[in-house]
Amino acid sequence: MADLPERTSSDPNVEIMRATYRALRESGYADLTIKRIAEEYGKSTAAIHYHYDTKDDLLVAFLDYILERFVETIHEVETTDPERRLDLLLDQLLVAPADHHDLLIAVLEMRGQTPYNEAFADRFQRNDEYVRYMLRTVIDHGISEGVFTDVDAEHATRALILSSMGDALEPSFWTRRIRSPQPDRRQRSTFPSFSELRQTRSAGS
Amino acid sequence: MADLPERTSSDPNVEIMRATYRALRESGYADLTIKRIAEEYGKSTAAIHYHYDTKDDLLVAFLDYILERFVETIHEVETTDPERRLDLLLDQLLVAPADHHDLLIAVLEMRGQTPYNEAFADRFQRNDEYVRYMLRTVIDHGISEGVFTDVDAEHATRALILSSMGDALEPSFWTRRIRSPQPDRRQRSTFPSFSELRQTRSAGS
DNA sequence: GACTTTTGACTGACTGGTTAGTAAGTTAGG
DNA sequence: CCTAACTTACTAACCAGTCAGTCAAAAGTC
Repeated sequence: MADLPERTSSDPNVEIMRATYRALRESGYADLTIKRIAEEYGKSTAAIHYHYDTKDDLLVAFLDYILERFVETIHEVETTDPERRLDLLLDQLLVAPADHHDLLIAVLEMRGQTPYNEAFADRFQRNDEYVRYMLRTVIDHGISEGVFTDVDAEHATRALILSSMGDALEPSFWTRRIRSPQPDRRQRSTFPSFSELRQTRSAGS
Repeated sequence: MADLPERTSSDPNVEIMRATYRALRESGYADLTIKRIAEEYGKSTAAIHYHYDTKDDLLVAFLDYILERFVETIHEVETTDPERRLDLLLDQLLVAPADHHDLLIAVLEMRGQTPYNEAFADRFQRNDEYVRYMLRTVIDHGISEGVFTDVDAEHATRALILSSMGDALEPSFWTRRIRSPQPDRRQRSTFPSFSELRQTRSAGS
């Protein structure tokens, strides 16, 4: 999950995606309105409707935009050493989201809409399948090289599932914003890193 | 997380709580309206406002209602054998929520609102603290009896955190409703049970 | 025990504000 | 002068919440 770069893009679509992100971050999904997005965009609500016919179109486009960046980020892992490749991949999946707390909240809120929005569900399912595939590939490669044992696969898959949740497992995650506006963001999650999990597993087998 | 019993209660407040639950389950938090709740209640919207001044009052009352039942349920664990007591407690925290899929979704959606609703945040924080306290007490008791080693405490706390999430870690959890309306609900979660976790841990130490 | 009064639980009609979305006209750049 | 990117002004639907009045049953009162 990369930051949102190109701070001064002249592409209205990208500007709207950024505005949507800010509005979602500040209002939450339940209170997200076209008006709020338009305010962040600095234009009228009709300007939003000029680019996206319906609110749902906009939201689906936004989800695509975010997940595209997510996939790009984990695709950047380019190493041949299986062990290092897995560690880097899992860092992207588990550690990176913790550094983008607000974005993670936004994505989790949209994920929470999947029971009521089929388009969202499709996107998340495809994304989950892709991430799963990536992990399986990396692990299979490691197994064929004799670096991993095959029990790791199951374990890693479990860790992958956590990626979509990350710090959400920490109760303080949800309350952080209201309790103390923007505190020490650099504080690391207390959730076990993948290397910890791997140690436990190999000790057990 | 108990079922909602007393199917025919004449207490309007309880009826409204149940109606709110059904409305929340079917509409999701973002689309939850007084009108929807009133429809489930079978009365007018003004009838809702007669019992609860504002929508927020109603929602906070609903959250209290749900969390109260949750606490009651885990309080029912009454055994002196530390090991069995911990297992039963963790079953309530980890396994029971999986049996109440819809309720869990509803609670998770409300938890997702905590960054924007201080009253919700308060309730969840108190609840988390209570659950944490319960677990710590049970574990400390087990340690003083010499049944547990103290490393279990950290491990159990981690499992507790999962309690608030449960099956949410399964991607299919979110998509289940849309994909196949009400499929095999009895299918057990694939997430490791606490006993599995404990076996791994003791094998490692 | 008949009567009045009070109270709890509503209904139906309404209000003011907000929502997503539209339609017609404007403006600046290539 | 054409088109992309808007704006202003609008609409219909919907939202939470209000208000005046209904109605049955409980509580006093004589």
